[in-house]
Amino acid sequence: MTYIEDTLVALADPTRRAIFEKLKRGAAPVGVLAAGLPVSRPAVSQHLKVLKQAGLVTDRAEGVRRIYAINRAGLTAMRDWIDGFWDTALEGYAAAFEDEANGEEHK
Amino acid sequence: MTYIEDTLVALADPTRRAIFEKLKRGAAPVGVLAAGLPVSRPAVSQHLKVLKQAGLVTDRAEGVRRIYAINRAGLTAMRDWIDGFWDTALEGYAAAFEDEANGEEHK
DNA sequence: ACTTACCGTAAGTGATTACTTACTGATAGT
DNA sequence: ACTATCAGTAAGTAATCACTTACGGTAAGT
Repeated sequence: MTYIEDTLVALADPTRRAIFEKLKRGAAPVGVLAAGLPVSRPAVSQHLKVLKQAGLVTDRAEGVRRIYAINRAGLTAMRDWIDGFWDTALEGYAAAFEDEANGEEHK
Repeated sequence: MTYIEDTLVALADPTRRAIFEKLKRGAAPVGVLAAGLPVSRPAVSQHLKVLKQAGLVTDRAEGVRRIYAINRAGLTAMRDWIDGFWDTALEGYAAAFEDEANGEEHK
């Protein structure tokens, strides 16, 4: 299982987002993904590891290359998490007060 | 305008997510949000600043208190960004190759 | 077998950042 | 006016993390 924590952390980094958005065009090996980016190829490998653990990409071996592709699992997990905030009360100030106001002793 | 960068960075932090999820129950002042969290109240203020700049919360003054509430703008921006990945090719390896294979001179 | 191409990992470094305490400001009540 | 409450800001610190170079390991070609 993959947690929303990992997904958000993975996509918060600009370099990882650049890699992820490159995969929009289709699956690609590491070398192709690293080309054009302002970081070294090992850096891309490290980022891909994070993206994989977040459920955002999959990898398959093809000869000596490793082909990475977008994995929808991470995206759906993120979508579901966002949707959980959709039907929340934008107001409801009093309610939050009564529930959370423990912790300060009434002097 | 708020950028996807800020939104993702804001929600990547566990403390900020905890604050944001507390607001699910409804709007609340800083003191109430800070209660129960393992960080100081100034820390919560700093986090709320980041969340606000990311378009995830709004704040309004109410006497000496500052009431924070969820702002759907940041959430919709995030949803739209995710949806942009939805109709991508999971394969299409060759296509990516031909386009991106510039950068290495054919020796 | 040797070489070449491709990729992941190890180790070390610099910069970012989340946190603390101390303070300043503003509002409300007595 | 004085006091108390609530919250944002300043400054300093410790830990995280994205990056580099160096290395090791595997697959394919000659």
